[in-house]
Amino acid sequence: MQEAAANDASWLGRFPELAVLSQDDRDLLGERAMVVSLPAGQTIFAPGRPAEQFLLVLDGTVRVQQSAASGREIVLYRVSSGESCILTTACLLSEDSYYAEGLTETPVTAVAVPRAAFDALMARSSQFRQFVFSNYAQRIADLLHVVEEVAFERIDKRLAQRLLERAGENGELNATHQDLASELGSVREVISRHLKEFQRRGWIDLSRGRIALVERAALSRLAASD
Amino acid sequence: MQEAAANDASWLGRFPELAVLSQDDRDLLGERAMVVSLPAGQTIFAPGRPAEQFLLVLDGTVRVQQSAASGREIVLYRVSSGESCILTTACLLSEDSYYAEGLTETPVTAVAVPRAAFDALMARSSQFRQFVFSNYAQRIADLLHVVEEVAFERIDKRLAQRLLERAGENGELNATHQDLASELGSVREVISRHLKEFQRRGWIDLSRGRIALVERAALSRLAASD
DNA sequence: ACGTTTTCGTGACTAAGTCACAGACGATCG
DNA sequence: CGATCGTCTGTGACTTAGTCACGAAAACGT
Repeated sequence: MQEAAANDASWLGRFPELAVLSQDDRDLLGERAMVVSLPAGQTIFAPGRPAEQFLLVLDGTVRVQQSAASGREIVLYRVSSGESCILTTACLLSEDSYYAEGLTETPVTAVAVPRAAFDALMARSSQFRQFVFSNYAQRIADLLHVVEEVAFERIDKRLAQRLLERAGENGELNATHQDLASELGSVREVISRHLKEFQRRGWIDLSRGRIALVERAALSRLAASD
Repeated sequence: MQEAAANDASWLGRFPELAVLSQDDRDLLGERAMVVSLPAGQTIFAPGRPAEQFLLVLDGTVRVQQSAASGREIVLYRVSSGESCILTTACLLSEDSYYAEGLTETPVTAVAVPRAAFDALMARSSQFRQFVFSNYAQRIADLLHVVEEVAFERIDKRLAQRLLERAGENGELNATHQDLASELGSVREVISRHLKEFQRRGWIDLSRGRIALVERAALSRLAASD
């Protein structure tokens, strides 16, 4: 973790909800918060590791996932530019440890607000509290969405959704079948079979570690079906 | 919803974490909070219905669940004596509505803290903030646990866990197979078959709407298996 | 006692996950 | 260039979970 320019809150522009903070509060953040750079693939928080900072992501994405003893994984949500990694603070407060972990998916630049400054802002700024609460609410909504999907939705529908989400402008995505299985909390074999079926229908093109969307419309139809 | 004695914060004894509040803060709660009684089966919050109060449960339990369009349901967690129904506040803040609902399972008495008083306490009491945050953290932990279970655990194991959790001192519980299916986000037929298998093994006794545990040890073994 | 509603049982089928293994691709290195 | 190695993908056979369509049995009200 590298520190960069402190005493400079120009990054605040990235957080519209924090733009309304008073000058004093902005100064506090400028003085105490630190911009940090993290390489891709770094573990930000994990079970048993106390997180002592409130993180605001400037660039890149953090993947929050859960891993089972069996090795199966499921992605809970992603934190990207302009969002905060509120789970780190929740991690801190919850006595019985739960097994979610946060990983940088790309190189990430973020603002780290030390616990003391975080507490001070919570105490004196209703706007800051509003920001923190709406972050909590958003993450809870994300989690509810995950519960709904794993409990009630078909895997082919969920797979189609992810393909559409993760494909770039060019309609391609770099991901192994295992990667997609981990996204969805499923297993490779199941994903492989559905992908092959999508390919048979001419919806996608498969090659090693890469998937190209051919018929976005068909995938969208499946993704939206009930 | 019936109001009862205001200006009396004797109920504060139920919340050890709030015992540390200053006299001023306790007075504020005494003046502004209201003790309410709710019958069993009441909907406390639901999608689209704005919740304008922070609820602290004194007696009874509130079940928080998610319902799918198909009619399938899953219980997310329960709020019981000494806990707060924090999701109502989260509901408020999250723009994209999510479909969780809260129901009283038993008659419930609760303390309703109006939004203005809640905001005031959040502003002036770090202890109160601590209380609210640890509630959030606990609920997030609950949700993570649900995700883990539905994504990775076998249904017979989860069923055994629920039977043990929900059975009273006498080793009995009143629940239909459908009730248990809704707890676990599964369907009646699957639950019926597993229950029948448990009975065949002599672990439980089945009758209409009622289940009696016979071999708690065997159920515990299954519930703890991996 | 009778019909009604709710709960439960069951068979046949589809979908998802498990297990074991084989083949295929791509990078690297003599 | 061809051999080698690690990773990724394909597949069959099987178990577990969920769906659909019934029908039977138990409680309930009148």
